[in-house]
Amino acid sequence: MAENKSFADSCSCTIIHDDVVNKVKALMPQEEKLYDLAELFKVFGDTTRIKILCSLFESEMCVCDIAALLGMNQSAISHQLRVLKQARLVKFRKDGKVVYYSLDDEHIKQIFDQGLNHINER
Amino acid sequence: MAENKSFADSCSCTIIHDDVVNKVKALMPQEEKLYDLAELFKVFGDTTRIKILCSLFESEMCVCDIAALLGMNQSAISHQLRVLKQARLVKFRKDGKVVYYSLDDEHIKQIFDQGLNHINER
DNA sequence: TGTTCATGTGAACATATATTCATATGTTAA
DNA sequence: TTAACATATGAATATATGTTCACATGAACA
Repeated sequence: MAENKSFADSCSCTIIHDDVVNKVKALMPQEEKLYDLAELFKVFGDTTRIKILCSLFESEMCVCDIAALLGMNQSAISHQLRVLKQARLVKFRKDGKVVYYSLDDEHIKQIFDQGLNHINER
Repeated sequence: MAENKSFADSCSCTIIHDDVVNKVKALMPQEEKLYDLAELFKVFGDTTRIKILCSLFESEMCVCDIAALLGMNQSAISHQLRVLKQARLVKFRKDGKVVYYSLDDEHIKQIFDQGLNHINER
């Protein structure tokens, strides 16, 4: 089984062949993409941010709306909105001193729902 | 605009009405689901784990294969496989002293690809 | 039986992250 | 201009997390 291999001298149990190794390396996104992808999922990986996104599924909201709705302090929400903004998941519009946030991506709900699928299937 | 509201005494800029608040609360998954969902995305939020999953898209592999392929030490991979196992994203079979890991969920690639969509659209 | 090998695991460490507090910024209204 | 308000932000803190190291476990084989 291992006769065809030439990579990975570091272990002797290897069964994967060079063609598999090459396929994996071909399919694997570039380092930078992988980093961005991890960053994106990291953003989803926090209950506060998920709650914010969940709220915005229904309608745009200002910061204090979200804070009141989630029962959290304004500063915490503001910090998290910043993260969501940097990930281009939310956008905002200003109206006087009030800032309204809304969703900035059509995939969010799909990613969200597929995550829920995984959760619910066990 | 704010005449219909009665929630959130904590701020006076509120425009969202009780029906919106109730809708959000109705749509918002239970606290426990939200926690599980965040946990799931947290698992995707690390480049090492993404690389492992990416490798397993192509074929099952033993721990040292993965370690060699990613150029990382075996212990780090083993720790991360544990995380992936707990999240039910990978499964394993033992063959003597060798343990082969493979994907344990059909959604993984979809979630993965939708994340990439978001990344690529900017 | 003793050695080698693949894997798992706990402790230690460095780093990242979420929240709070205090305060800055900028807008509205008195 | 001053006061009140919505939001943003930096510092501080507590907590979580990823990797390495050393070693334990368990299987194969001489």
